[in-house]
Amino acid sequence: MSDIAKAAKISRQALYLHFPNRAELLVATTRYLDEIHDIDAKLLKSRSAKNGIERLDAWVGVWGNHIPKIYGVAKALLAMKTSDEEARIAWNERMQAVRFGCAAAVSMLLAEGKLRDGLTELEATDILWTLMSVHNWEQLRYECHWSQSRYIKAMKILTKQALVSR
Amino acid sequence: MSDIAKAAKISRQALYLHFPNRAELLVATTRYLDEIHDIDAKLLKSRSAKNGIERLDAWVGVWGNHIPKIYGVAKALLAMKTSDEEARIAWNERMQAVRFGCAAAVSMLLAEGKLRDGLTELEATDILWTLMSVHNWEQLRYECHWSQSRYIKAMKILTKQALVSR
DNA sequence: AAGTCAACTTGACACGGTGTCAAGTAATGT
DNA sequence: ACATTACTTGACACCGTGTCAAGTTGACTT
Repeated sequence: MSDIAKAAKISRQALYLHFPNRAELLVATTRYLDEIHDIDAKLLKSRSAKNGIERLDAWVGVWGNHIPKIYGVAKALLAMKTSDEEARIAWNERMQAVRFGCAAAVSMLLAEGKLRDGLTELEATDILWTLMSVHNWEQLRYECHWSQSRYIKAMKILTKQALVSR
Repeated sequence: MSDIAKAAKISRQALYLHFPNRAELLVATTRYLDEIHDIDAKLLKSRSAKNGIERLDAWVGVWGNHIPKIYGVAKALLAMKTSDEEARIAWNERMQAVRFGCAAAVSMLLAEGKLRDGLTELEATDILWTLMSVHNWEQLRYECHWSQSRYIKAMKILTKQALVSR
């Protein structure tokens, strides 16, 4: 908090006049970042895909390219969520929104009969959601030193292999 | 630290007579757990698989079933690693050992010419390593409420889809 | 010109957790 | 009788979060 205050050139206490605690500051920051990067507009665009596979690709592209923009705050929130209940709830809410995006893509595949055999709609959503997690992005991007474009490319392939019937 | 001391029925200070700090206590605990559960013997067994696909399956089974046993400590170590350099290094070392197991399975697939087209050995290792991360286990097991056996089953399928050529 | 309000300041403090230090004790072996 | 080892109690420093009180500053009324 004092680092942030310093960067904002106000006192640490003034920060508490704007945000009741660290968790809410971080949550407000993610909301601000969503707004700045116009995530809603991008999601809307992905919804206009003309078939399930295209929609899956679009979703992976939109969310996968949004991760680096929120990563800084996401990391802080993730670190907090083990000890701070409010941070845990805030993070879970955001991740449920992501899950919703995953479910929409899966649902379109199912409607076209293109969901891989033996996968229920829920299971497929769970898998897509897990593959597209911030942690996986982090691991491939930083631990494995992948570039962002390589990550996106690999994820498009990986998710199709996992979900789409042949 | 005081909770652990309480559970061990010694004073908090006595804990510091055995372990210099929290990070080393946790690391020592993972080592102890590895020993107790005889991870080495299980890995050795998986190494006797007669082909790449069987080896991949065996590896996913061994590591995937080991995760729940180390999860408690792993979680604590993961939570620490953002702020504690020693914890970060300790965790990375353990994860490099896991990566080594992944690399071995991939290498056998490559030798048999069964590695999926367009995948380098390194890329395939990165993908397998990421799929088999503790975070993915955690998400499927707790966030998605999957059973352990379902997790193992799905991971065996998922990794084969991702890595093995058809 | 006086008064009010909002946004900020400085400075103090409580609390919880980690790690350190000093002094004392109790059981074991020599 | 003595030393050693493994512990104890109790104190303290440091850091980060969050709280509280009192004072300052500038802008906007009336």
